[in-house]
Amino acid sequence: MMNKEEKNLCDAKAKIFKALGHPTRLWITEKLAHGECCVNNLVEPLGADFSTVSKHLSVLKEAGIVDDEKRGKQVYYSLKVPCVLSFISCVEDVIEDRIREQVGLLSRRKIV
Amino acid sequence: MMNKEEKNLCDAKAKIFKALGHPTRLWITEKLAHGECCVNNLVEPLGADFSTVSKHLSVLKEAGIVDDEKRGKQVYYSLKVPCVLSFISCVEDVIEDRIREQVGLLSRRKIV
DNA sequence: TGGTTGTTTGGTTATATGTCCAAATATAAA
DNA sequence: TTTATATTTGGACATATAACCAAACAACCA
Repeated sequence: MMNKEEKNLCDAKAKIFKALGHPTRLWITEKLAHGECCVNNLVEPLGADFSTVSKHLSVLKEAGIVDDEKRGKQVYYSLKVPCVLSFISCVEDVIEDRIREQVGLLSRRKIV
Repeated sequence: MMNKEEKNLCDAKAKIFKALGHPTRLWITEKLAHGECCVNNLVEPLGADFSTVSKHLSVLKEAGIVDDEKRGKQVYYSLKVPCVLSFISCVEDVIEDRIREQVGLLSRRKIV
């Protein structure tokens, strides 16, 4: 069993992963790694509604992954936690492993 | 706009984050970092149904985060990607930052 | 002031998720 | 073979998510 505090920490951590666990939000996160963006800049490449993008950003903000700053009419979002990027690259390793594994399976069955 | 391949990669990465984005699955992942476990071992501390735990494990397996091996009657699960742990610790940093920030807010308002 | 632009909020709807129970499967023991 | 144990699979149900549209805000400009 877990105690309450342990459970709260676990919930909080899971929330951060969950925030990154959506293609749109992950894409935004990687985009912000190259520099701040305002909502407007993200809408076009994503091909989604303003409101949709705005809501995704608020999930990321709520999770503590991004920061927002209002300047004039625009709201600029930026990546708050650069270490996120290092775990994105770890995730890429996971995917590579998986692909290698699948290729291995195929060749063992002499399909390739 | 994203091309198809870029989108597929992004989806695949998000899937891995999503798999970790649930308290139960995150807890299991951290538990497995200390050594392999079979379903039975996880059910009791989690206080969930066997079927629930089994399904969470299959999500982690599907994502490529854990491995399973059947030995006798039991199925042993193990952590497949140790780098996951390093990003869990980054997530902990995110949380610490957030807490510090909240404390800062409070003290600026002279509530603390 | 009124109008324009950029963003967020509220509402609705469809889909996905997480949980439990019950039933199915698989392996080992009697 | 029958029985017991470990795990997975198949519902069923409640809740959470994500998308869009429309309306509300907010800040600047004419």
